[in-house]
Amino acid sequence: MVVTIKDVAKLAGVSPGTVSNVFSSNRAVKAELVERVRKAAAELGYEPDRAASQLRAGKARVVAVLLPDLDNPFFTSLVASIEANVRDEGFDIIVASSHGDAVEEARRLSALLAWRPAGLVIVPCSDAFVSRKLVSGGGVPFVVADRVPSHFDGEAVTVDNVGAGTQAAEHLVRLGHRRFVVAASTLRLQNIRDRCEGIEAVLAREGLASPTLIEVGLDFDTASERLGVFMEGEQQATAFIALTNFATLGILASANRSGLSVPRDLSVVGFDDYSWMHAVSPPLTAIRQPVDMMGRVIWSRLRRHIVGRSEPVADERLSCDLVVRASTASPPSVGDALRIA
Amino acid sequence: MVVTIKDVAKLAGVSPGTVSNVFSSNRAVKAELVERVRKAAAELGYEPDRAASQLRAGKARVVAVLLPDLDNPFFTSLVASIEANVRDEGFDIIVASSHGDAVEEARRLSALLAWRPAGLVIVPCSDAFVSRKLVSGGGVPFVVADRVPSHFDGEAVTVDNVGAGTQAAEHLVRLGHRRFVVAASTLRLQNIRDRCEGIEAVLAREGLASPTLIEVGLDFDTASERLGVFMEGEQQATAFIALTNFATLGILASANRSGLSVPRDLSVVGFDDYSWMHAVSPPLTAIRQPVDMMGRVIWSRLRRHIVGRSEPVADERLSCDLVVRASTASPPSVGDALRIA
DNA sequence: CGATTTACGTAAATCGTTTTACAGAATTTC
DNA sequence: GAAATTCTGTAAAACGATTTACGTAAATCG
Repeated sequence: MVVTIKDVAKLAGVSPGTVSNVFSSNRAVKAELVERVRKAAAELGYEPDRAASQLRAGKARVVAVLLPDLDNPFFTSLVASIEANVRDEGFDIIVASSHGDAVEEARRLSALLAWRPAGLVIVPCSDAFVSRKLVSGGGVPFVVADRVPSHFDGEAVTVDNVGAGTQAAEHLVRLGHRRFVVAASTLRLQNIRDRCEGIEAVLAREGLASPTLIEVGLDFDTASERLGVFMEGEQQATAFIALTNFATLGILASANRSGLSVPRDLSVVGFDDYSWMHAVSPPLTAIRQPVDMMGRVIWSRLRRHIVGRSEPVADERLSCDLVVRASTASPPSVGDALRIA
Repeated sequence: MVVTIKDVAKLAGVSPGTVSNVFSSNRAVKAELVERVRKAAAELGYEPDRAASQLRAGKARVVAVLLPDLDNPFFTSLVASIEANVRDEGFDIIVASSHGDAVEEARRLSALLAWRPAGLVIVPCSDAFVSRKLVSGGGVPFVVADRVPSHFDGEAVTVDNVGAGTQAAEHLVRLGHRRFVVAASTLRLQNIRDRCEGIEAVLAREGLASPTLIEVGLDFDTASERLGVFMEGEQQATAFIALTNFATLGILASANRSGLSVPRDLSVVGFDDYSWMHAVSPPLTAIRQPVDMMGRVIWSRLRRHIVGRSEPVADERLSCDLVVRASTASPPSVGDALRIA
């Protein structure tokens, strides 16, 4: 039905082996034959069957990506970045979502591993990273991204989360804020705990009270709801730090609903950096993760393993930067004085 | 190296064929043997090799998805929806981006087709859909999503774009707006032209002037820039309709930069519906595409072809709905009267 | 009860490539 | 110029699963 290597071989008047050599450039073929084979292949619209090729050659030109959520722009832009990097080298990517569930994660992982991919990128749905032995057993090179377990000894790519928290807190302290709220997705994730740690260290150093910690969950709806409840209650905090993009939205949404104005009544530092953050009013001050760089680093680490080098892992962490826009200002106590004067 | 069907067969004391039958349930196997095989497989951590299985069986449990841009949340949430639908039936998805370039589209398409996927979902990067013959030649069932060429006779899933435009325009007309601006990505796309058509029909019917049409491109930066230039110029429009999500952001960003306030100075109807749209201030009135439903319909169409039925295509179009929030209000001329009174 | 069908296991062929083993021609080496 | 080496083509053996063909035991039938 579909055109095979034999059809091409017959049309070009050579053996299948030669056709294979032309396409895989595994062995030299005389220019004249290359020409003939190419022409025949083009004429028939031949493209080597990946399944067959991979089966025989034992190596796949495909990398698997397993994420907790395909509807979270942070993860999908990571995919976009990885895709852009791998395609240059003829790799395809196959993607799956664990929907934040460890059991499903294990299931999807087995399914992905069944493709015998050249490599795997995984953002685990929990720190436990229960699927670890599943992956290691498969003998497939893998890198864990974003959510890296505490004492992980494998290949990991993540940002300097402590530093990210530090930057956010320092910025707000500098503006004169004294009471902080931190909207974390969930403290069960190491990266989130690290971000908190960065914030707490700054506040402690400044002799300020510990921040009020709110776990807002992993999607917008619950984040929005939980923060709404909080804001309705009596509270004097003026500085809000979000530790994920959905937490950012939750803060904004509930501030809106409570009739609080940003940055007059409260200052907000968001997490991640998306178009909407600088399109809206007020444009958001935020901690930006270097997503694009993450994708690049992930691939370079993975590739090193794929080609066989497995040097010790460098636990270098990418640094985030704080982009200051208009959602942060001095708190009312300070601001009022100015305004009244 | 990795465990094969033979290893399992040996351990379970049966033939490879039997193991295959246990896993593929192609032929009945006695309960006792099933048990033994399952146990052996579990013990060894066996998972059938997809490449081998697909090669022999001739049918793949994978669907390919080709998009213009993996960084556009509309497309990625479409992927999320498709993924959620196909995984229940044991399919995996392999995804690629054409980066909006027709040449790259053709290249990626060949690469995807080389997997001999069970089906293909494509959002073409242009109406010309130049890759069409490539796909048809492959004999792979496919559905074109979102951007469907004018007189397309294949399987297509898109929304009622004319209706979407109509709804947006009618809403604004009802509020008393008379001068319209439409921020379209590019008029070279049929879906965008349809949305425009819906708007123009309403304005014509109401005896209003045609809208000012601005082509803002396909990403946020150019959208924001082009609209900025426009807003700086003298203009009396009060009603802004965005025809894509990036156009929506572009309008917001440039209104902000020009110091215009929404909805006091101008009303905005956005396109698509994301969390940020109801988190920000003012929450955005927008046309919502039923992304989730689109994914479902795409898969059901595709599956029908995969299992062999190829009934005539129903050119049913999904309808969008207008969700009214706070970015639209009566225009200054009307509003002022009230405010002054 | 003998004949026929059904149930179910195994051996071997097969899918479309890549790769190995071999061979003749061309080239290099001494 | 003979021997050794390189170049480049073909035939055939893999890769790991599925499927076909076949055989034996059990079940069903008249």
